[in-house]
Amino acid sequence: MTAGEVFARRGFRDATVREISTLAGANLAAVNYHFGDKKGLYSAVIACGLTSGEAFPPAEFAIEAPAEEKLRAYCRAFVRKILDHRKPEWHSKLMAREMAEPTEALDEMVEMMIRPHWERLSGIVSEILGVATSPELVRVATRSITAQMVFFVHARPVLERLFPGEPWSPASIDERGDEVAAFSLAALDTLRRSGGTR
Amino acid sequence: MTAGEVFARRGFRDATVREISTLAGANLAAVNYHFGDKKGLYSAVIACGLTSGEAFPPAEFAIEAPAEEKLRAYCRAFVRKILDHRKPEWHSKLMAREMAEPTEALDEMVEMMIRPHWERLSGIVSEILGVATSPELVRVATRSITAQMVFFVHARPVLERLFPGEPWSPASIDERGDEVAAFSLAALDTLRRSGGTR
DNA sequence: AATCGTTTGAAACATCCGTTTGATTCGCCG
DNA sequence: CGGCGAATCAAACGGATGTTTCAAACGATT
Repeated sequence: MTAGEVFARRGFRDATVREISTLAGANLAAVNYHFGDKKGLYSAVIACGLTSGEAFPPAEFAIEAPAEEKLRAYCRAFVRKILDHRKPEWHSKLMAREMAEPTEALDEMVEMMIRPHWERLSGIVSEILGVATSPELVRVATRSITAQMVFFVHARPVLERLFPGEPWSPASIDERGDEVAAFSLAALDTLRRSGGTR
Repeated sequence: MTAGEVFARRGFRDATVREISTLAGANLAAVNYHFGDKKGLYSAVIACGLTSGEAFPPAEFAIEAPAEEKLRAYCRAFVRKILDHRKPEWHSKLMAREMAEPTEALDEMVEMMIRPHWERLSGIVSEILGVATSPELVRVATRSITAQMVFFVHARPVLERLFPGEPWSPASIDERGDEVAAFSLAALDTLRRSGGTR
């Protein structure tokens, strides 16, 4: 769908049906014929994005690997998924847009994409911190790790202005994921010792 | 300015001059008379937000306090500033919007608001990690801490759906800031030992 | 080949938005 | 009071957008 790119780039309101249809090589009325109206097209795009979300995390997750290694792999894969601009760039952009400016599609989005991610990451965190850790601490840590990663998407224009010249190439994207993992593992290491049980 | 609220709530495009003027009790043409056009009004709102930004961080920063305590106070103050909805809620919302969907106003915004914050926080982080720490590590840590805090603004709709019933009252807002500080201090504690110098 | 339901096409329609206009009112100084 | 610039108001203009319309092209079935 080329409509996804336009929606991701311009937002729901700024995206015009005319631009989408001409960019897709289709007629203007085709949109209303197939999807009813503009909102129907948007819902279809969201649904497409939800189902096309390839299995995540990828197969590189050996269940027998130490939890720390799992977290590193998870961070790297997650950051790469939301930052790599090769395949479906609009996917994560649309999600970021929905977060800041939610429509009715956000509810479904949370349940089908975000909550599974959260549960997965939460499991890894709990594994690192130990089973005796309070659920609140696990949730706080999961939230902090997630925040560091989505920050690259949400604040990218700011980061580009704060540190111009910083590369956003696929190679350095992996570095960003590793940095998040390193910072988070450092935090979890201390938390496991001090506040593990209460 | 009631225009700021509308711009923050609807975004630049979705905000209509009609809604702003009627909500402000003024006439429609008054906007164009005083500000030239819609973009002029937006610039005025941004400028207002930039100058009305009260001195931050507040006076509670005793320069003789230990750096860890400074970070705690900073996180608490920052989260309170961007989340507390009593005074100028639209302020942070507008900033979050500019981040995800930048206009020409973002450049000025970064230099006048965000970079000072960054330098301040960066100084505290450097103080905690020690002078021998590499600038890259300081920057990564500063970025991670900032990410955790602005996450509350950027992903608030998602968090509300992930964990419904969670309070966002001023009292629990301070808890959120403390959680960020605790997680970050835990990370810095480990990083200071292991990767402090290289 | 004829027919009928489905899809595409260009143009028009209705609505909303930002902006302009011209008349009117207000505030003030002489 | 009278005059004058500034501010306000209702109304209208031009443009853009989502949607509709209706005719033309298509494709499978008989």
